[in-house]
Order: sequence, then structure tokens, then C-alpha cells
Amino acid sequence: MSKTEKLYDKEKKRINIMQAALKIFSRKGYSPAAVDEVVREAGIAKGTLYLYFQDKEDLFFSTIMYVFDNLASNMESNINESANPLEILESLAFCQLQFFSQNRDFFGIFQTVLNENLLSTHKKMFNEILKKKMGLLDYESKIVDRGKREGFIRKDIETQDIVISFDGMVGNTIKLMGCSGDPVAAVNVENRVKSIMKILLQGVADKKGWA
Amino acid sequence: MSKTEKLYDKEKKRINIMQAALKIFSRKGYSPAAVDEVVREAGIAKGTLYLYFQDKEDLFFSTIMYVFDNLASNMESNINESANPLEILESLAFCQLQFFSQNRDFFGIFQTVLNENLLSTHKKMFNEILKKKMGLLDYESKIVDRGKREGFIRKDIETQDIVISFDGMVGNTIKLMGCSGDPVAAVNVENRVKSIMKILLQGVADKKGWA
Amino acid sequence: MSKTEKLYDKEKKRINIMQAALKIFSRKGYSPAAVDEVVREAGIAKGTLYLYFQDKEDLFFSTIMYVFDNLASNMESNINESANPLEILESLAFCQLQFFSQNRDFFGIFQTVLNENLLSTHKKMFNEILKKKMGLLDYESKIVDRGKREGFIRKDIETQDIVISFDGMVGNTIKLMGCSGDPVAAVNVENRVKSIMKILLQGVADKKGWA
Amino acid sequence: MSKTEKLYDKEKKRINIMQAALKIFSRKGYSPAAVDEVVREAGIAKGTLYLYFQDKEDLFFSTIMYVFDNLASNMESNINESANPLEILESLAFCQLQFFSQNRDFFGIFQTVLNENLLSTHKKMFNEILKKKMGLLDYESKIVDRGKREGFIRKDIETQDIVISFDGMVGNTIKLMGCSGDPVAAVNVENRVKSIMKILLQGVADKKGWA
DNA sequence: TATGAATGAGCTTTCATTCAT
DNA sequence: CATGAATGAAAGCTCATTCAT
Repeated sequence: MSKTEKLYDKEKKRINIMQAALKIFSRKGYSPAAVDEVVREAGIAKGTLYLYFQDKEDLFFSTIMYVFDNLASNMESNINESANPLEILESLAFCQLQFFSQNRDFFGIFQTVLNENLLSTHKKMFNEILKKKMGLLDYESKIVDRGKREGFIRKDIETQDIVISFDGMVGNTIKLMGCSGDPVAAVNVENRVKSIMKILLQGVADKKGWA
Repeated sequence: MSKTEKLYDKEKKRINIMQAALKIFSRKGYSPAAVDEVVREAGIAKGTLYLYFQDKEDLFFSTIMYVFDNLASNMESNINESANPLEILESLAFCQLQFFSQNRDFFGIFQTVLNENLLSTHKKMFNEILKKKMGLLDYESKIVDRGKREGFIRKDIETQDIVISFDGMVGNTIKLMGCSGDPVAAVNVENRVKSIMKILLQGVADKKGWA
Repeated sequence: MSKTEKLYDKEKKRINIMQAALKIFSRKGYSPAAVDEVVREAGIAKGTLYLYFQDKEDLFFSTIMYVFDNLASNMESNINESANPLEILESLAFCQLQFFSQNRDFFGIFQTVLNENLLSTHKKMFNEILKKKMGLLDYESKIVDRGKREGFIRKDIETQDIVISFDGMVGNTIKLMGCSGDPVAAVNVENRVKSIMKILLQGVADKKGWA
Repeated sequence: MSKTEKLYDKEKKRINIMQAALKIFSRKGYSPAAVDEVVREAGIAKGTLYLYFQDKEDLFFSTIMYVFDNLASNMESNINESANPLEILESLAFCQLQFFSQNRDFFGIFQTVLNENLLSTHKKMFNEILKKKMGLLDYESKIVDRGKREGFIRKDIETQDIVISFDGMVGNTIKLMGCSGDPVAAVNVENRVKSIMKILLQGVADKKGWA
């Protein structure tokens, strides 16, 4: 076996372990998840895990990053930078919803890690992840600003408020999608995106609501 | 001292402990928070805690419920049932934002507890809390439905989608309020509610966005 | 029970644990000794040990210091500072031999701890102990110097060489006392001290040896 | 390549590994030294070590024996059996001091291994090594006895006491030589031997000390 | 023969819970 | 009622040893 193949093999094994870790961490969160459970899920011995990861925290950190990177590359390949700003926002919503609907386990771990209070002891990791999350918000801000300049988005609402609202609508949809546990919920992704965009753009007011 | 006064005393002590627990759980989450820290914060002996609560889980559960009930009574006293549906939604947003902006610690624990994945081991508690959370969503659904009937809210968007969006906008605002750590952010609550309602009702689209 | 009595009690318990630790550490050295063995020997639960000592290293460190202090106070109470320098040296030898003959377990741990190579990972402790050991050598140096000034000890041999030799004679006697495992060896302490002093002072040369 | 050459090669590899082991064991002692460190130092794979040694204990044992044999052959080639007893003792001291001053690493491992308490779990090894050590003491005893018979050494001091003292003087000099870490200390070996012999033979007493 | 990834028993340490005072 | 010392199950992690390549 060549050296390249070996490296590839090692990476595949790391990923196998991270996928097991993801399942456990998603179900239980960080602290209550035992390394023993992860290695049982991964079908390896305890010592083996420590050949691939420094410690439990590194395993958690790496797993999160792995998921993030999956999501990021998923987004990158789905977003057409030259599209109009509203289409880009729609793509962002669609990518996130589809990604999490197809990777149910992933969201739990996100919620865990983005809750800063859990992470006062994992500063390094938290900062790196917050940076990534903030990166998404920044990107959305730029899109919204462009939308304003190009006449797609009204200028009398703070960009920040728009982004927080949009992000919250998408995030809450994901969260409640996860709650239902409904395996066919995936098919509704397109409809849900449509609804989110309709609300975001046109609002929910009827005649009297515009008063 | 009368029997009633004694009971009152006992309840005051329970509350004192729960307030200490809240601080600790908010800062650290459930598992990493040590009972030792709670009793130190509360200024009592470790054994004493177990006179008032069955175990750590019961302490957590009770603390969450205590906070929920605080929020609920806060809402009840602020909402005018006879107001129009949009005003009620605005009140709901306002109450939540104000409550959490004044009780920063409270939100962390909420995030923790509402992440179902953390709670597979605390089924009993989770169900009760989910019931409360769903209670709020149900209430919002009823308001939205009334809004539709009374001509305030357009009928071509699913009530569920509206509620999820609204709830997400409010929740994300709270979450990011917590992130900033900005002590004067509290003063913006009214503005933020205004933004949320404007987006929810009228949407963010400009000319081209309505195409 | 008064507060003073409680403190006294706590100290007695610490000592009880250190005595158990001494037995185990003496038999096995630091690393191979399991905390489990110590707590079994002490008749306590594992957690209890950690109420009295920060960690295994602290237990080891404290135990060594406890022994050192025992030896030191034993010496202090046996040495008459106003005696002539040779008598003081004799007392020093006698105290050490007697102490270790009565506390066989103690010597093994001394050998372990004074072997610097074992301690590269326990710098803090090692330095403190080396300081104590060097303190004894310094004290002996001063006595020898006084002996030279007062005409008891010849001036043509370096003080350092004398001290190292004296210390080595005493130390090796202790070491081999420990080897024999002979329980009645204790009675010979006085004879052994006499021999050491005779050799140290007069040397072993016969007629031809003085050539 | 002939069969003899192959065997020779194998032995060279064993020695290479033992030299690496010596460095590591000397620095850290037995337990804290990791097999990993030894193989890294030796530049071989972990599995390879187990082709040459049964287990870690065997590696340690063999390494000690290797050093002992080095010292022994060093002594044998330096000692003139027909010299007078005092010269032989001087040679013994000189050989040991010189050997360890030139092989600083060696002494640490000696201290470790000669501390019987560390070795209750390595009985087999301990006995073999004790036998060698006692062999040296026995040899010294014979020399001292001959010295008594031939009129070099006074007869009123037990041979055993003389040997223990001599051995202790030499051993402590080596130990403190190691402590200082002084790289030029090596040059003093001759002076130190002279001092040891002077003290051993003539004693340190001045006029009043002979009283 | 040489390799080094995999193993799992065994280690130190933590912490929710109990109970004699 | 209140205390806090004692408990021991369970956690994270290490490392001597094996074995398929």
C-alpha cells in the first residue's frame, strides 16, 4: 500500500470515528457523552481513539469542525455568487434546511456548541466556532446590503435586524424539524423555504395589518 | 411562628437555592455544574440541598420550572387578551425580550433545556418542559388564526410557518443579545420589537423584491 | 466536639493516611504504587484520600515531608548544640541510624526521593527536599569547620570530603541495615555508631598502612 | 554474510537498544520511562524491541546487567591482583569513580536498581543484581581481611564495618558528583580518591580528636 | 525480520449522594 | 432541621504488549 493510500486510510478512519462521535454527542451533548460510548459506536478500542484525537475535547472540536466544513462546502457548491441577493438568501436557507434535514444528528450538536454558556471551559474551540458562525452572519449582512443598494431590499430597516430575523427563521425551522422526528419532513424543505422567503419579503400582514 | 409562616420560610429557602442553581447552571450548563458550586453560591451545606430537592436532576427541573413560571406570570400580567392579535404578538415579543434582557442568566439555561438532545436521559423533565414550550407555540398559533379571521394576517401562509418564523425571530434576537454581552443593549428592546414586527408584517422587500 | 478538637482530628486522619502511604511507597516507589493500595491500607474510600490531599503527587510530597520533619525534630531534641563537634557528629549518626532502624519503611522512600533522576517530573517537590537534604550537609559542614578551628579535626582534608565521607558511611550503614531485614539489628546501633566514629576519626590503617 | 556475522549483528542491535534504554531509564527511572521513548531514542519500531527483549522488565534487567558487566570488566582490567590490599582498595574506588564520572547516566539507574524497595515486583532481577553487588562487597571483605593479616589494616574494627564505610564513602562521592552536574568534576577523581583513602586510613582526628 | 496500528486492563481523579452527628 | 466528611461508581486517559502486514 502506498504512502498516499495510507494517509487516505487514516483520514477515513478519523472520519469514521467522528461520525460515531457525532451520533453520541448529538444524542447526549458533550459532558454526558462517554468516550466509551463513542468507541463502542465506532467499533474500536478506547486506546485507538486516542491515536486519532488528543483528548475528548479535541474529538468534540474536530467533529464540530468536520460538520461545519461539510455544511460550508455544501453551501459553496450550491450558491451562485452572481445571482441576485434574494436568490442567494433563498439558497442559504435552502442549503441549511436541506443539509440538516438530511443530517438530523448534526443539529443537536450545533445547538450545544453555539450555546456559549456550555463552553466557558472550551474557549479555544468556542472562539473558532463563533468565528465561523459570525462569518455566516457577516456574509448574510453583505448580501442584504447589496440587496439594499440594488433595490431589492428596503433601506429603512437595519441590516442587522434583517439578518437576525432571517437567521432566526431558518434556525427555528431546523430546530422544530428536528423536534418532530418526522422522517418525511425532508420533502417539505422547498415549501418551507418558500414560506420563509415569502414572510421575509412580503410580511404576513393582511389589509388591517398594514394600518 | 405559625405553620403558614414556616411553610413560607421553607419556600423562600427553596427559591434561594434555585436562584443560586440558576446562576451556576446558566454559566455552565447541566452536567459541568457541580452541586458543590450551587451550595457554595447558596451559602448552605451540601446535605441541606438534598432536604429541599430529591437530586441534581430535580434541582435542575425545579429551577427551570421556576424560571418558566416567572416568565409566564410576567407575560400574563402584560398581555391584554382583548387587544388585537398583532398587539398581542408584539406584547409576546416584548415580554420575552424584556424578561431575558433583564435576566441574562436565564436564557442560557433555556437553550440548554430546549435542546432535546441533551435531555434523552431526563425524559420526564423534558416532556413537561416541551409541553410548556409547545403551550406557548399553541397560544401563538391561536392568536395568528384569530388574526387571519379578523383580517389582520394574510391567509395564504400556513399558520405554523408564521409562528415558527415569529418565534425564531424573537429567539434569535434574545440569543444574539446574550452574545454581545452589551449591558446597555437592554434599552433597545422596544426598537428591536418594532423591527421584528415591521419585518414580520410588511417584509423587507423593496420595489424589485416584490417582483 | 470543639473546633480545635476537629482540627486535631483532621490532622490525625491525614497522618493516618500518610502512614499508609509511607508503607506502600516504601515498598513500591512512587509510580508503581497505586492509590488504591494506599486507601486499602489506610482503610478509607478512594474519594476520602482526595479530601486530604490534592493528588497522588501531593500525597507523596506530604508523606516525604512528614518523615523529614519527624527525623528533623528527632535530631533537634537529641543534639546538644553546646557539645563538642565530635559528639555532635556522633549524635547525628546515632539519630539517623536509630530513626531508620526503628522506622524501616522510611528509608526506602528516602532513597527513592533523593534519586534525582526519578524526579524530573516533580521539580517543585524535588527542590524542597534537596534543600532539606543540603541543609543537613551544610549543618555538618559547619560542625566540621568548628571542629577544625577548635583542634578536633585535622585541617589538611577538605571539609567537603569529610562531610561526604561521613554522610556516606552513615547512609550506607542505613541502606545495608535495611537490606538485611534483621529485626534485632536495631540493638547494634550504638556499636555501629562507635565503629563509624572510630573509622572516621582514627582511620583503619595498621602499622604498614601508615607508610 | 556468515552465521557468526549475523549473530554479531544481532548483538550489536541489542546493545544499541540497551544504550538507548539506559539514557531513558537513567533520566526517568523504570516506571515513568515509556517503551515508546526508548524505541524513539533507538530509532527502531516498537515491535522490533520485542524481538530482542521479552518485555520492559527484561529490557531493564538486561540493560542493568550490561552496565554492570561494563563496570566489572573495567575493574578487572584495572586491578592488579598482586598489589597490596590498600592499593587494591584505592583501585576499586578509582575505577568506580572514574567509570561513573565518565558515564554519568549510569549512576541514576544504579541507585534505582539498588533500592530494593523498588524491586519487590522484579524479584528475579533484584536477586541477580543483589548477588553482583554483594559480590563486590564480598571481594572487598576479602581484601580487607588480607589487609588485616598482612598488617596494613587494624584488627580491632569489624571487617564488615570497614567495608560498609568504604563502600559508602565511594558511593556518596559518586552520588554527589552526579548532583553537582559539574562537567569538569571528572578531573578531580584522583584527588577525591586520595581524600577517601586518607580519611579511611588515617582518619580525620586532630590532637584533641584522639582523646 | 521489521513494522506501527490496534488493543484493553489499569491508572488517577471527580462528584452526586448518604448519614452519623 | 442542618451539617459536611465519607463514599464508590464511573469517568478520561495511558501504555506495555500483540499481530497482520
